[in-house]
Amino acid sequence: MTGFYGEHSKVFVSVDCIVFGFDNDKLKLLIGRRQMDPGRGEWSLYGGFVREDESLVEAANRVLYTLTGLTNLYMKQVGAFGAIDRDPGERVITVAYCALINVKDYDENIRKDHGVEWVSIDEMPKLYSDHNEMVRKAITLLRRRIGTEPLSFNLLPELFTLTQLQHVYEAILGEEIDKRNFRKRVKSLDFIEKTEHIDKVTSKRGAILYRFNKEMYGADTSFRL
Amino acid sequence: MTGFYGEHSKVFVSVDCIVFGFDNDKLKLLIGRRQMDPGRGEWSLYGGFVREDESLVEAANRVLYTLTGLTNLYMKQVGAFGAIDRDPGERVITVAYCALINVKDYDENIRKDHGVEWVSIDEMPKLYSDHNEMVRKAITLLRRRIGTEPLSFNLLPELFTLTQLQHVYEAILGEEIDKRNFRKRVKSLDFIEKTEHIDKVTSKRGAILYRFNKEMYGADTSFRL
DNA sequence: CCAAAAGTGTTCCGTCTACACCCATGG
DNA sequence: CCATGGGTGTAGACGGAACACTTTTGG
Repeated sequence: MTGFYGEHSKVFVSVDCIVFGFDNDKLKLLIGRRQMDPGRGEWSLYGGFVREDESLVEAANRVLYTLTGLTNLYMKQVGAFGAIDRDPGERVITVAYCALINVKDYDENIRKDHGVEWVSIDEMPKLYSDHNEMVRKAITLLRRRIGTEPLSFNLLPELFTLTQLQHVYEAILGEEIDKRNFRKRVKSLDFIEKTEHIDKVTSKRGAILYRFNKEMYGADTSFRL
Repeated sequence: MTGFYGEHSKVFVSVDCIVFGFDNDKLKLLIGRRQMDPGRGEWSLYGGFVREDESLVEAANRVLYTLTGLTNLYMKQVGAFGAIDRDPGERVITVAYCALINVKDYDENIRKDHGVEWVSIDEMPKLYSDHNEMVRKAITLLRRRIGTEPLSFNLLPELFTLTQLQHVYEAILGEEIDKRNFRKRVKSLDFIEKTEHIDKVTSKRGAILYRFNKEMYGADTSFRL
């Protein structure tokens, strides 16, 4: 016996990453075909086992980095999943983490190397094991938090138009929002600041680009959008 | 190699229970002196290791039943905690569950047998390992949910007065609530129903006892209090 | 008769909602 | 010149917050 808890049994622990992106006015999820047994070939979230020398958060960040080449991503724990037979192979308890990334920051080659794809959340296939449940829970979490936490900016480039921002809200909440009311609320938030730049890509007239000011946000506590 | 994931390492997984009660107009937490090494004698949540033949939820329910003799308790997962050295003994990943119980249902003898006590959440001592963080997170979770989920009834006897109910809200939210506004809102909820019974214990005049009607609640979706 | 808790309505203010038209420009 | 997306204001409804006095009865 090497330690204090020798009489108890150990179990595999993994982390699974629910990676959301935003593209073409839709909320997208990053999934791939599972490349190992059991369940080889099924659609699945990307995950990995927790190593002895890393915390859960570190494991999740490592897996995310492996998958995307990106660090310092917005990430939140969704919860632990521990049904006995949730994994058809052996018993594995998993902790799901939800990450938000800007699709444009994600190198297409890295994506292809991992054999993962962006699928629209309203066209989600059946996923491996209990992964669908994790995704559902992650979406619920996003919906609950988007009104009180500045999530949306993680899905957008640094500079964005108000229309883009509105579309992020609509994609997450799954409902349409009145343009004038939305812009009125945004205007009342001092941490969404107008820049001098104009986007001429999506409209002929051009739209003012805005930026999320992190410092400003730190100042004002708990907003509503 | 007996299975699919043999090359990966396993880890101890435990569940820790954050048990809240309500007594003397205060939100209370159930903690005890840790009875094993390491950390023997420190204030701690009550927990246990997850066995091979039970899910996380089952483990949490077993631990709760062992501790309280009660089943079918209101219980929610708070989250997984997985810092490498969070436990001073060996590496243990733990999943925290928060439960709400009616103090009166808890047999004092069972309580004493386990050497646990109710402490007011504003007099909480330093707890073992990262248990304080778990409690903080559980309270945040309660505060967030109490407005949208019928939590409070789990902390009260089946019949309760409106003043008691209000005190539960005040204890959880940590702020005073206007009596008239509170009662106005309660009256608008059809799943909190008046009974014919009168409580003469806490007031000379007597107060009408109410009951939470679970069926009614199922009907109306998502309230606000 | 008085202390202690129960019970009860109204007004005000701020916030959310609904709603329609003009603007600038590239093709 | 027209199609496309950008940008703007107001009025009414609704919900939340503030606020004080009367009732009952046990001791």
